[in-house]
Amino acid sequence: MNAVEQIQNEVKQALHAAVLKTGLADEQDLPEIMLEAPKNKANGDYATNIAMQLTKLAKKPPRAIAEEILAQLDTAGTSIESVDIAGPGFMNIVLKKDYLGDVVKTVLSQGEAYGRTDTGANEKIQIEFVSANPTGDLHLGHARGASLGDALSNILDFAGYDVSREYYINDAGKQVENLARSVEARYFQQLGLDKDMPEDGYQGPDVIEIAKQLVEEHGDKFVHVSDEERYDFFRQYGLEVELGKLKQDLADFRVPFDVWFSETTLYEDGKIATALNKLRENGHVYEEDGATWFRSTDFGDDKDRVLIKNDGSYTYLTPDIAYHEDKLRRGFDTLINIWGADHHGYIPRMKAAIQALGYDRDTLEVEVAQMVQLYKDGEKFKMSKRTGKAVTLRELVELVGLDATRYFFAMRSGDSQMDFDLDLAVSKSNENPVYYAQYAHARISSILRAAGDQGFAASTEHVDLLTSEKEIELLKKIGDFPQLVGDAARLRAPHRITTYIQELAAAFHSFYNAEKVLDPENRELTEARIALITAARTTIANALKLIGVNAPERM
RNA sequence: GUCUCAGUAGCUCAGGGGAUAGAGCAACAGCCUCCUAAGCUGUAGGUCGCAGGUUCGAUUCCUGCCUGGGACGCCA
Repeated sequence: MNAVEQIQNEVKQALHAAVLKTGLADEQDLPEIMLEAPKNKANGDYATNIAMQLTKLAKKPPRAIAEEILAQLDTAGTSIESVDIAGPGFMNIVLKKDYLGDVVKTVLSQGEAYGRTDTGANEKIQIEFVSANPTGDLHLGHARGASLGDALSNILDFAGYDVSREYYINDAGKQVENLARSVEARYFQQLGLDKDMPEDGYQGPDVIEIAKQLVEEHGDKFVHVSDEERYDFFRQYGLEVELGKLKQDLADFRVPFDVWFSETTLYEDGKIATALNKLRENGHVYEEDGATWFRSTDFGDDKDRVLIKNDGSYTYLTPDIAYHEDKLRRGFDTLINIWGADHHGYIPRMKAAIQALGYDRDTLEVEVAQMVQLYKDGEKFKMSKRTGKAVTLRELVELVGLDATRYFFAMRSGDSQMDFDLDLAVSKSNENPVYYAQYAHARISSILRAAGDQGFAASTEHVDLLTSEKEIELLKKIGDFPQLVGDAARLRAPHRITTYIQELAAAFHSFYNAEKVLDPENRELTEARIALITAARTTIANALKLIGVNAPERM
């Protein structure tokens, strides 16, 4: 438990005891004491609305209740300095200032681990994201999904969950057949032979690249082999190249995965048949119009879904059900999928399937990443100049820069549609929010270098000297971090970290302009301030790391 | 038509049953003989889409409506 939580518990317990002593409520119907940090600091360090919550029970006006609680409140041995009654019945609590010194000590001793908690109690969470088909480049939407998924994974891990990150490779469906046939057509065309692209073929330059490579490595060898042999080889070859690019792009985007799960293995290991049988045994499958159906309407879906088409092949859903069963068998407590908005309607049938297999439907959580729209010069920016197609992740990063791209995606809640302002993201100026946070880190680093040169070192011995308004605000902000990570994890809300980073950086910049850190005339205060800004730097760095953004020492 | 996400400052978005609704950008006025001005300070800007309901209290929760995005295949 960190310093801030400890204080909060202490205050809550004191209030809890005081309320019981008033006799206005007993243990059973006493609501949980809520503490909030008032926006206006004139209203104390914390405020509680307990008196207002008790109006119904006590049948008295809230301010009178607050008076009674206050009369019973024993602050001895706590960090409570004073308590006021204000407004409609808030109790505003002012704390003794020295407790904040512990924040600095905690951060300095924990370092890179500051903010890490055991909130998640080692709950096993699997998080599946991106999972783009290995048939072309990752585009804008995938970039957002990758960014959200990676940040959320980092946050969950930091908050004490046991996280496994997974990418589902759709390497078995029709789209792969299409890829193979497209490669084949381009291969023949490279050799000057006539071959039509398949109807839904992949027209992109990457497929032509693959064909060129094949000709370089194998010449016209595959013109002369059997159709089957050629198909198998091209399929495998095309997949390897495309998947290799996906892995590289994601690694370059600072998005690692623990598991790359191949759809093909579901066929090879008989897991699809197993899942189908289980659904059958549980009585959720029927035959109609020559197809095999899943009665998903029994579990809240709009309509029943086809599992096996009348041509004998599976729909997309079928292996996906098997995949999710496989995940569930692996013993995760929670499965989180991050899907694009275009797959939104798919949620009820997947949850239905999980329920039909005999699991709790709420084991699966789907986080939807809403659409991203690029804007440039105030207008929608759609097409890549290079390919005329949608802008790829790689192009976006080349254009905007890695840190800015990650930061911009992390700024926004995943479930709101996003306008990505290219001009703002590209600008290397004070207009760009990403530099605001990085600059705070660089600025602190710079002071620390100067401190070293002048023979100063961080010391927590006199942190009680940190009492100015700006120092207190910075300390409080730093102290908020562990709880904030927990909130972001619980709410699956990575953007809360980014909002926090802005606030923390603001608290530092404001402090910087108000107080001079290095003062040869006052060694004790200087070394306490060095400890303070070191703690601030650590916190900024830890927070930036969660969203995949670098913390530079110089800018 | 059904489902879903959103509607908050000029723009892009946070927030969220409670006190005077926030940030960034844009606008305006100030601040570098001083640790990085990619910074700070201040001013201005809002019937929190509309109408009902629940509540001591709603911008927040519920219902309906309006507007915009997305989804509604034996596609993947």
